[in-house]
Formats: sequence, C-alpha cells, structure tokens
Amino acid sequence: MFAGCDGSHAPLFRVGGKWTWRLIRCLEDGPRRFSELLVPLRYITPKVLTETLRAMERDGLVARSAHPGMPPRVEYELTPLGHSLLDPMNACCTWAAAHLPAVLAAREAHEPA
Amino acid sequence: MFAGCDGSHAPLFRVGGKWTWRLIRCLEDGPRRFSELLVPLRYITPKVLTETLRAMERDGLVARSAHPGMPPRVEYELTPLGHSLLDPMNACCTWAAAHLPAVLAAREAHEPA
DNA sequence: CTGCATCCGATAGGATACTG
DNA sequence: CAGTATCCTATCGGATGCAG
Repeated sequence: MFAGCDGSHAPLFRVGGKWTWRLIRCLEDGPRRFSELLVPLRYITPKVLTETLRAMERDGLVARSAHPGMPPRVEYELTPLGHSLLDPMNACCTWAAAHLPAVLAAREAHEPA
Repeated sequence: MFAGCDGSHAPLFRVGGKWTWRLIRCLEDGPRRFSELLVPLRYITPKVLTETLRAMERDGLVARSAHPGMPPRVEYELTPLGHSLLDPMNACCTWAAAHLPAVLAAREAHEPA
C-alpha cells in the first residue's frame, strides 16, 4: 500500500495485494502465458491469478494480448508503467533482504516461542 | 507487502496493512503520544491504532515507552530499524506521485464511468 | 488518557468443479 | 489452454463500550 504518500488514503495500485509483487517479478523478464504464471506462483488458484491480472490491467501495469485460435494462447506482459514499478520495488526488496534478520529477531524477542 | 522479494511468501513487516505507512509518516519527525496519532490519522479507531502499533512493535519498527503516573503518558517512536524503512518507502512514494496520473488514466480507460 | 473486550460487516483469498 | 462459477473461510478494519 502506498496510501498516505500524498495525504490521500486511496487504495492505490493494488500493491497491498498478496500476489501483485510476485506477479510483477514473474513478468519482469518478458511476456508469460497464463499457465506459465500458475506454476512459479506456487499454488495460486486460477481465479485469484485472473483477479490479480485484471486488477493490474485496469491500473495499466500489465497488458493482455489474446491470440485467437485453438488452443487459446494469451500472453501477459508488463507495460512501461509496470516496468517502472520495478525500481521502487527493488528498493523495498533490498531493504527487506538487509533487515529481515533484524525483524525476525525482534519477533523472537517479543514472542519467545 | 514485500512478500516474494526473496522467494518467500512470509507476511513480511505488516506493510500490507492499511495504516502502517501513514503511521510511519506520523512518527518520522519524532516521538508521538497515542492521542497525537489518533488525530492526524483521521478517524483510525483506537483499537486499530493499538493493533497496528503492537504489530510494528513486534517487528522492531517502533518503540513504546510508558511513563507511569496519572494521567498515563505513553510515547511511540521509530526505532533505527523503523527509520531505515523510510528510504524504500520514499522511493515508492516518489513513484506513486509520479505515476498516479497514469494509473488513474488507465482506470478511466477501462471503466469509462 | 490509554487502551482492552466484544461484536460486526466487508472483503480478500482460496478450494473445487465446470466451460469454450 | 484459459479461464468462469460457486461456495467457503480467514482476516481486516471498524463501532461501541468499559476499565485502570
């Protein structure tokens, strides 16, 4: 959630979603087909994958291109806008990688399970 | 949500929460009392504020210091770890500020309300 | 003032099965 | 293959009221 960045509390960009970030990661190296996304996002259900893709499509982050025919072939890829999200995402991921141990240690300290 | 950054899907840092980001913003300039947080976070309920603070406390992002006495006085402030989160946060907010119009335009295009 | 207890509604995420 | 349809559950955020 990027809410509050500018004072608003808009449910911005669906980046609070559980799968959005991972989905972007899967798409960062190029177009992927529906079934190619189901596998690496282990055990996401088709329904949720569809929902997530549609939401990102609405926000202009991914583009959907259907090649008619049999069997159907649909590809999803990041738009330039979607690609631009990778920068701040990576900043967050870098932080996470660097500070995850500290967070986990803090959790341990509070819940000495 | 920073999930998936390193391949895991841990519910990392509670940054999927609705209030976490705004709360960090409110604390970035120094310690704040409970009631000083209720106001700028317009209409967050005490319950939710408490939940959010507790969660961040568990993760080592904020420190809680209670000054006993009457009336009670409790202050919350960002830990160094919490402060370090401001960097990636600002990267995201910069992105949001820059690309919000594009996202909104995309939404309009898909839902020509 | 600072918070905890309880109840509630909305929504997100998921399991399963079915269709063009 | 690429979804859709239905149902279910957990969780989140909130309203209200009470307590130290």
